[in-house]
Amino acid sequence: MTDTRRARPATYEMVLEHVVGRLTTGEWRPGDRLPPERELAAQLGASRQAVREALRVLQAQGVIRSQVGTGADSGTVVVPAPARALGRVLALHLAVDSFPVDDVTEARVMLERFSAELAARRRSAADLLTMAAALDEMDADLGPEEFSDADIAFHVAIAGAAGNRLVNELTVAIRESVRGFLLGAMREQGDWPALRDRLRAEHREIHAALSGADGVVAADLIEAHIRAFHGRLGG
Amino acid sequence: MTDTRRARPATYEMVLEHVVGRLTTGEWRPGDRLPPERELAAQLGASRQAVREALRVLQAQGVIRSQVGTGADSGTVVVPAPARALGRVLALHLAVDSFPVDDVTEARVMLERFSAELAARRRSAADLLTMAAALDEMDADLGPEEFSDADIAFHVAIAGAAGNRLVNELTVAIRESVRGFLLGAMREQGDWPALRDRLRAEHREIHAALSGADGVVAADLIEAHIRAFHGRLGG
DNA sequence: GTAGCGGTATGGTCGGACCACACACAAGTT
DNA sequence: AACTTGTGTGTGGTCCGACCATACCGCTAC
Repeated sequence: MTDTRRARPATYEMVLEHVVGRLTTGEWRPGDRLPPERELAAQLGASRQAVREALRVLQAQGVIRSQVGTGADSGTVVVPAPARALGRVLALHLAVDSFPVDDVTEARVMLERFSAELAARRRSAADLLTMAAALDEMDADLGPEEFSDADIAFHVAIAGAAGNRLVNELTVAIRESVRGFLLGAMREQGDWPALRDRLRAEHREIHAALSGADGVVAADLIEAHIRAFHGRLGG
Repeated sequence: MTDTRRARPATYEMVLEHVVGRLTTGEWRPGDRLPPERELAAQLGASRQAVREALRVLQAQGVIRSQVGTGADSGTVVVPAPARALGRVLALHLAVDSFPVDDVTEARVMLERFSAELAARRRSAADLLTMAAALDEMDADLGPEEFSDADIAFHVAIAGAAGNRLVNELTVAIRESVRGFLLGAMREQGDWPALRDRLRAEHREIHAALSGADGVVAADLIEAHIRAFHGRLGG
């Protein structure tokens, strides 16, 4: 097919395909440094701007990270960070009304039920300690902001204990994407200390269920926890 | 010069924040046209390249679409397309080993069980017809490629019937991200017609369960279907 | 009325230049 | 010898100005 008729090369896409190809074949692996932008441009016969646009896309997709300088960490490096990228995409589409908040709640329930059931079976002692640490942190007299961070840490620890990296990343991403929404709602909450106490208690129950390896109970508890949390705030 | 100390403005990020801000406040909604790149650059005191990089990121995140010309559809328009964006990110990270294929299988099972149970309750007559159309398409003597497309259509129809847009997009994204993997494995499959027949039969069973509004059965069937499919091919 | 054709606005691309940063290394100082 | 200082170099970050490709708009000529 030497057909050039209707084809529109789209230089930056060509660069993108080239780099993605190297990543797919494993020629460039996490930790590796890409060639300097100028060199890559010369290799591909493209302008530096085209290369930059392609790299910027990959950066937004959480695959690479760029840094100036000459040191070991400088330049453009392959550094996978799926959660951040997914979180930004989800948050953005949430803002643009690609899907309603209720759908996000349902998705959270689905993801965290899944994680809870698996975590109850697979959680190590270290996992339980990580969760406990987050719970202890929440015992202080925190405002919504810090409390929310600790809350995220707790839920992420559960997802981590489940052992499914993709589900883990999705959990983080979705929790991040609704962070702003939940924070805003929490601030408007009348009796914050009371709400906080309730959340604490629910967390402790979940932790106990996971410690006891009771997957179904943990899943039910976490579902109720999420629904109540979103419900109290959103609706 | 108020303060230039530690801050690193990162021009393109500034542009990005500005545009995202407009999108978040709803000032720019789906269907709206953004100002021309040159104008946006002038407004923000940035170069056109910086603007382009920011827009390229948003395009990769599936929020906007650009087109040359002067017509109604020309210019840069807000057009949310989450599935494509999510699919690309997931496929990319799958390629870079951010997570193993087995995790994707588990995630698919989780998502599609969820969809199946909801779809059994909510599916309309039209939904069932859409599914049936995909099944009829698969009855032809198709190769892996076309069969795969129809298979996607069937599964997407189920997700659509469930009514959760986010889960729907995630389902599409994940199915897309493993498309290449499954296709490659299907081609290496020894007895393709036999496998195809089995898949057809399983699809019909699922469809019947959904028609009968039997959510749990449908979920179990689809789980077995996915596990067997991935299992026969992957391991 | 219709066909043709230039005008115009838009994104796409390029080349070149300069800036900001961070390290490497040599020279100078104590 | 150890430390400080300055200079060089490679990297991404930014900008400018120009030109190309595309697709519509509107005028002109038949």
